[in-house]
Amino acid sequence: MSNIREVAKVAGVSTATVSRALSSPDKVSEKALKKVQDAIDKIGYKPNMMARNFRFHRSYAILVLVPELANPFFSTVVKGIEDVARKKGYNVLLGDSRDSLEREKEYLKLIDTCQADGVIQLRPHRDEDTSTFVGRGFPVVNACGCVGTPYPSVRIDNANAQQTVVDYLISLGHKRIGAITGLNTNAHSADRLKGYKAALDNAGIPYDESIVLEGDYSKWSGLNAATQFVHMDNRPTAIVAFNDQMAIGAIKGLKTSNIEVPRDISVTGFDDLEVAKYIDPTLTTISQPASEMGHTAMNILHSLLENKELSQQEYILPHEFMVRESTMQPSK
Amino acid sequence: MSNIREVAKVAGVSTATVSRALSSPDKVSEKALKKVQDAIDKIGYKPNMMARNFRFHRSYAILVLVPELANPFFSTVVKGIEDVARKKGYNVLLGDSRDSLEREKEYLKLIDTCQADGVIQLRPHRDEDTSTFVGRGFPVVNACGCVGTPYPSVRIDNANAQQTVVDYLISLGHKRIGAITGLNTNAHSADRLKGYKAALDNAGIPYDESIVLEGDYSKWSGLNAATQFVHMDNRPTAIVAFNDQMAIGAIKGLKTSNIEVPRDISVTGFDDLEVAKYIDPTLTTISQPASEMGHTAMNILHSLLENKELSQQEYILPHEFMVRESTMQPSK
DNA sequence: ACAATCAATGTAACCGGTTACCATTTGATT
DNA sequence: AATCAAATGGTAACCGGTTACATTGATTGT
Repeated sequence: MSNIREVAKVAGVSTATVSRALSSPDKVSEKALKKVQDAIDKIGYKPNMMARNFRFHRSYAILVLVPELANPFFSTVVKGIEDVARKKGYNVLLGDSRDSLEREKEYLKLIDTCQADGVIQLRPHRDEDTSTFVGRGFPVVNACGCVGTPYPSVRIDNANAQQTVVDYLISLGHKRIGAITGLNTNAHSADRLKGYKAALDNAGIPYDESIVLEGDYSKWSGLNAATQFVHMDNRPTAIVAFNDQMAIGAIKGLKTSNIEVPRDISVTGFDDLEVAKYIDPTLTTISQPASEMGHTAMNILHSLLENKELSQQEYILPHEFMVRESTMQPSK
Repeated sequence: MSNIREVAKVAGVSTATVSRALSSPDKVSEKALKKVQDAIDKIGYKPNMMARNFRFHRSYAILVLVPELANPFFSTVVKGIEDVARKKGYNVLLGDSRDSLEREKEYLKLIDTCQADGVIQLRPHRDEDTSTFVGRGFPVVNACGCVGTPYPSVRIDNANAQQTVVDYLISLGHKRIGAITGLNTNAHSADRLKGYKAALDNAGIPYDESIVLEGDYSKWSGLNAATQFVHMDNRPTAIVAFNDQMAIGAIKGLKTSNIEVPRDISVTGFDDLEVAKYIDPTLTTISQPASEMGHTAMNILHSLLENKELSQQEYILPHEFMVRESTMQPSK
């Protein structure tokens, strides 16, 4: 493996000159620059970034904590992060945490041991996370999170988005609107539930706990919840699922019970996965700007890594309400 | 930042002893071990892995080249890779290549500059790749590829799998079976086409180019192809899509034209994405062992990184044929 | 002509682990 | 008690860049 000393020898200059030729060419004479360039070409020198990074006490890698990489929404965010990271000269280390704080802590050892310079966390912050992410001396950015994250974050207004959805259902004439939430411990779910309640409240519809079922954002839990709705005496005329995966599961479950969507029951999702446009019926949902959230999160992290001041702590990106076929006015 | 010399000073031993205490404790006396341990606890020492890796000329990172991370099939493979990598002490660097060799070459600079030790490539090998991946002095493993990869690979038998699907359709009574392939340059597509042709051949059905349409593995291209099929005079009674995404698009396209699947036309996919069980009708498809392919690929790469001999160059994992609702005997 | 200034370059220390090599201690054996 | 091997531990060089500081040579001003 060639190194800078070898280049120096071949070029007939010092290692300092070679180093400068590479990182600040304006400090080196034309003549020397050419000699170095020729030597590099001749022996095919490639700088050892490990040595460089070691010297700088910087790994130039960032850690992305993903709750579930197989979820296309998250992988799209990660793609967005990666795009920007690459442009800024950072590598992306992947950590699939399965939504477990334990596993996240495991990954954070990469920070302690200088294998990553900063973290992007792709899930809502929880109170019990605070001690592991705050004041630990490394920059963290939260993406796809919720209100009240104690570090810089980029997200959409979940409550507002969910409220828009329920407002719309109400405007169609629905009065009995069920919900499939995320886990009760999930902050997204709390935010979206807030929006759901607000919409009901505005319309003077009382909140009925019995038609708010807990899911876990998986398709299966959506299917499961749908089955429960089917067996209710006073079945809702619309169901808002707190993400697309559960909505897809719910539609499947309803169909299996010979209930037609949207004729018998309207269903809405949240996320606007690509597949939402392809299932039958196409899904009325909230479109989250996944790539942009990734871009923004990485830009913020980069600013932090460069010790720049942030203009704000919370970056709220616009969402979009996509009305498709899975919703219509109630039949009766 | 604390370092090993500081630990040595506090423990009253030499740096060599501290280092040995950490990496080969059996070479250090009980007494010294305890002194070192206490000192580490006292000052909260964490080893700087950059320094360690630098010394070893190993980055302990591997590069995963993904054509499209947002495809759930690939992200599941990546998860599998990550699981094993973590256990072996390797970090995973992500490279979304958008199926472009140019971008892959860009990522391979990470190898030249000692930022990654090996590569896993998640797509079929192409002839023109050879010079960039073979004989370059770094270990490469191909996953999810095809016959004839000039480096170790893990894959399923695509031709065989696709043949099973078409055999099944023929056994149901289909005689006119259309196909939606990947890009003509795509080797997967070539393998699967081989299986498709073999099945027709065995049944004495002539190959009809006019009902073999080129797609690009996207949902949109599936929808597009379906529209073309709909307008044909002698429309096929079954369509095999070379992946699930296109099958989903095709089903959507057929429904839009009021053609019922499977009553009017049967449709099959390939991959068995999770969503295949949730769309309507549920999709008859080939299940690829995505996680296992990831595991195996990383295990192979690890063997290469440790200079172990491989028992084989090609690891062919079993696939599974999932018969679901999207296929039935032809109506007439 | 001589000092002052500046650009270009070289020397060598440094980053934080690891380990070859050597010195010392331990303890087993005769 | 003397001898020797084995176990333990310390010193310092090394990995490959970077850069503070020193040095050289050229240019400018008086």
